Amino acid sequence: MTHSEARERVLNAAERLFSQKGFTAVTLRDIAKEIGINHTSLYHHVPDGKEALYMEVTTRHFARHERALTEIIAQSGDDLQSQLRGAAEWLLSQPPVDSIRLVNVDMPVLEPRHAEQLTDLAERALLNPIRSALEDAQARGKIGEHDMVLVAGGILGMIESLHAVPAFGVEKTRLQMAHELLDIFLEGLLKR
Amino acid sequence: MTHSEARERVLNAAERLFSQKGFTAVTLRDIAKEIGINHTSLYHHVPDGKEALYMEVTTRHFARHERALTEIIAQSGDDLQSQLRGAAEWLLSQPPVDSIRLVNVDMPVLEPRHAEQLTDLAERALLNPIRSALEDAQARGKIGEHDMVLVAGGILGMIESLHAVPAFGVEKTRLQMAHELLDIFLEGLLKR
DNA sequence: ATTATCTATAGATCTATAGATAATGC
DNA sequence: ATTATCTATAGATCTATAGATAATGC
Repeated sequence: MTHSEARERVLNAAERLFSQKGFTAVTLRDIAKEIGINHTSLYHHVPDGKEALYMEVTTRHFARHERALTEIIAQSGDDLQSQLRGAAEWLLSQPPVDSIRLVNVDMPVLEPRHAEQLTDLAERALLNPIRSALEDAQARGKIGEHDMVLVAGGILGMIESLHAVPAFGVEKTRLQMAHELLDIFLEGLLKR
Repeated sequence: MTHSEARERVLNAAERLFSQKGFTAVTLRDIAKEIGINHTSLYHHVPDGKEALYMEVTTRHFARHERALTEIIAQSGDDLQSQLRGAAEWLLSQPPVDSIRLVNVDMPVLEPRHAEQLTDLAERALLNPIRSALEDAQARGKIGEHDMVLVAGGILGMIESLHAVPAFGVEKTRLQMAHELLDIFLEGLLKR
């Protein structure tokens, strides 16, 4: 329950692994091995066990996403293309947010209260920043009228899916691919 | 090794569960429970164990996708919008193909040879049919010049991500959402 | 004294095998 | 005889707890 450096190491390893592979696929032993301690020692830092640890670091993880995306969008001026490119660059620099896995694999084994929490967090961290950038662009008359929640979700799904293409050994970087896809999509958004 | 009705029940349950939650998250006990037999009885039908079972049903699963998508696209005439809507309807009627999970969670624990096989299967079953529909539309002059492998991947990622939105309790169906997103994307593809 | 780690252990669950038993097909 | 199931069991691994030991901070 304390706030030590050792505890921070546990949280960082847990956040990295859980965000990469999800709640089910990561064991407490994986986390302990990552930082070179016995797995039973984890309980000193996280007495409430695996699910509590998962919720703590996932909350933190989404909060970081929210902060980063909001800031990146704010700093990109009133230019939707720059905003979305910045968002894509951030998302591709982080572990994938695999919402399909989150909903279909992890949420069913978590306490319902926690599952609901995750839905809220993901919506606030990812969907809302993109959605509000889209709505602002629309208010400025730069794009047509659309269901911006849906559009934001579509953009996120498209960008995140690039995490499944190999990082190397392919002619374009993921970020270049994101730019190409975003440009096509943005072109489509112009029309109303 | 035989080809019986009981074995078919095993394969069907395994295909359903593995495609829904992936290799790691499904246990042999889950599969056995699904069809009401003892988990040890599975080995009579699948002597080579969990990974072999996974490969068998996943191969079958992707083959079904390939057949369905190819046929749907062929039967939709030379109309890209109809073809993509048909593809979306099919993909949303099936368990999600979570390529991020496949690559980041399942492939790392499978034999490398099997991981490669899965990459090939997914490419042939999903990417190729969509890509060739796009290339045909471009050859007909209906859309501009683009990297159609990338575009096909983007469309697939966008559609599949709809599997993370709740099936009920929301004003639009997933298929309606897919139509809206596809229309925006198609509009963007016109320009070259 | 507090903090961080370890060993030892419990009980559940996982994949897998051996071998007995029941049902079915000739 | 073949096919499909079960019981019993092995050995690994998982989450979690109890309690000992070492390191650190006053």
